[in-house]
Amino acid sequence: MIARITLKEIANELNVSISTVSKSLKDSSEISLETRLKIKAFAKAHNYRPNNIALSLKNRKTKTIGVIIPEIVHHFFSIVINSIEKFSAENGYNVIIAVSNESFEKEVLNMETLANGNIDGFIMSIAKETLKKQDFHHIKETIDLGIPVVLFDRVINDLKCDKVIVNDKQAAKEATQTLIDDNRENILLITSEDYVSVGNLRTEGYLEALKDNGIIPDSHLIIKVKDNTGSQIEMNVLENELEKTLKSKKIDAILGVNEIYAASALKVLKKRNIKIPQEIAIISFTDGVISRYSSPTLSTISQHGEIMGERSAKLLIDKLTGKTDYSDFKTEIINCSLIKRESS
Amino acid sequence: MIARITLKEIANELNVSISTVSKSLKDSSEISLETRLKIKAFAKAHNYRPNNIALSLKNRKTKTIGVIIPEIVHHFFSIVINSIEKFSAENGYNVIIAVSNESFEKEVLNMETLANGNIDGFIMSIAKETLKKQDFHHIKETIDLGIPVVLFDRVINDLKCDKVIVNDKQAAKEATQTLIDDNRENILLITSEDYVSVGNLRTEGYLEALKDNGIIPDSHLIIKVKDNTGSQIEMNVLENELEKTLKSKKIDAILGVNEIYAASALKVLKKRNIKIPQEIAIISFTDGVISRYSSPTLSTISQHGEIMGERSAKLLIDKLTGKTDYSDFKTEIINCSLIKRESS
DNA sequence: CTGAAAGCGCTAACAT
DNA sequence: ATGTTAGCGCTTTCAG
Repeated sequence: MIARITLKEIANELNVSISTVSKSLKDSSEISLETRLKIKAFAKAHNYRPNNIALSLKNRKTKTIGVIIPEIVHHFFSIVINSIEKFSAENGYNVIIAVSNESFEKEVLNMETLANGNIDGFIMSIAKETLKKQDFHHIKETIDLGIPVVLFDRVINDLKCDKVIVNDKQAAKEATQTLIDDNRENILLITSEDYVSVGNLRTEGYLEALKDNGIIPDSHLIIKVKDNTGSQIEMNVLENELEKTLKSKKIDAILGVNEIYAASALKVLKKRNIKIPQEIAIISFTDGVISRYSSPTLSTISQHGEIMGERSAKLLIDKLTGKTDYSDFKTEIINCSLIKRESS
Repeated sequence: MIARITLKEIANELNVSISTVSKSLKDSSEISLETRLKIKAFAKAHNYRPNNIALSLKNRKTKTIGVIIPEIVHHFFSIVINSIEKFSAENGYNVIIAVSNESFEKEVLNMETLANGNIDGFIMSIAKETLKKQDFHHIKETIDLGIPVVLFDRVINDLKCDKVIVNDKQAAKEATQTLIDDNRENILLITSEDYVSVGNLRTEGYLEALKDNGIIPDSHLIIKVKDNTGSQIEMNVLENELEKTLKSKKIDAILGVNEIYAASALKVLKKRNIKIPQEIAIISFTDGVISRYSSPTLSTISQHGEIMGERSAKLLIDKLTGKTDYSDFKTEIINCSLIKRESS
């Protein structure tokens, strides 16, 4: 084991001062070319690397970004992380990932530990439990500490920070309209519970489209899935409810607020030998991997996770590097796009 | 914006020395109860938090783990990361994620930047390009620096570090045997190029099972997919090749070394109206989300990513916390299990 | 041209 | 019981 060499050691070996070494390695013209070359050669030979921690302490910045997300085993979030990591790496930033697992407590804990010097700024998507509780003190405190925060996808309006969202409402409205244009008026919506902002917005879009077309919404045609992160149990509940609805109601289309809901619905429809899309069409949010390999393949609304990740990272890094002012808050809206496949 | 208070500031405010503050906050009996209480109260009131960076510099450890993986938008890897993150968090470690994107150069770069003080140890799965090049100098150098490394899934035998792998060969053998026991003797193998160790081992297992049953392997029944991370293009190539093979050869089973290959095969079979599993059975490695939602659902071999992640993290943290010796290298083997679904 | 010294925030051995 | 000092590795101002 060969420990990394330090400036001090180089200085001792070459009988110069630490500051001479430091300056030489930075090619400062203060130092004679001769010594500079000698020192640089020595440093290279001994594979000198500056210690990032010492630099961080000195510069009061770590060049790392904290990302707090509800889940990692999730197509959309993993795409966003990937894209954040990519953009950050290109700009010399590392990425620390912390998972809240949809828990308020873990989210707070993650934020507090990382805020103690580990990171220069946060990119996050808020946990469901936090949305339910409506307690955002940890985020506010972080911002007050002068640590910039960028929120994406699951966002709170009155927080003083940058935000990157998707035009959920509009996209849901358009998807619903597409179904209506296809002469489908009995559209079942499978959505999440009310406190999830995106689910809510999508529901609003759905309702608005119905209204615009003079269709009276039927509360029996809205299934709200109690969501604890797509566990098997809730999917069964969803399937049962769907079965019931299929028996009691005429349905000719389904709009799902995420891929798992749509895939579960697909399963039920196939079991009952319902023809898709002839009898029932399906469109779902979240353009994940299931949609591409299910049969029929599912039409989806892509939230463009790569763009979200990149925009979020850019907003944050622009702040960290002083390109934009700390008190300037932008909200970027990304347009979803409907990807037509076999199910509609 | 309220900057975080430091020991020095507390000391100044209360007219004591920095070390008195430091000791008080650690409840050292060296300090009188009275001052201790006073200082703790003041610190609490001002929401004092120790600066992790300063601690890292002092202690020469960062309490963070570097994870370098080939891809993040990948069911298996995201499960492993999730599990690493969970175990690490429970043990007071943060996790920095870096993605090699299967590139040698990026892997080296990631490793070198993180090795300069950012992390206490690495958990990694080697990029395909690195495996192809057989150049592991970066890993060796990291180990020589005294930074422990744990390799998982894609592993190199002669590296002096801990490893966590799966019994790929045995699992492939057993899966093949299952198919043979079901009276299927014309088994098509869809695998990756030779340099990917896991693909290789799985191929070996397949061949061994054939041999054990006196079946002569047919090179036309082995498709090697040129792999650049499941891009659309290669999947088309695979599909074309599969079509050709289906025309020229009798096939009654398919073994895929990963889910994407199997799902692509499934697509082709369905297009040709081949009954699954009656005419052709399918088993694939990687128990991902596609398998559970495809129709028919796919029988898979689970590599137990959660266990892999947890074991890897445990091996590393045990080393970092001195529970195991730095020169003790373990290789843990996790048993795959066959998950029977509709396709076999 | 080179070096000494202070300081980033904290700890701990060693005075007092 | 409290304080002084040195030091973790580095940068930078100021002196020489």
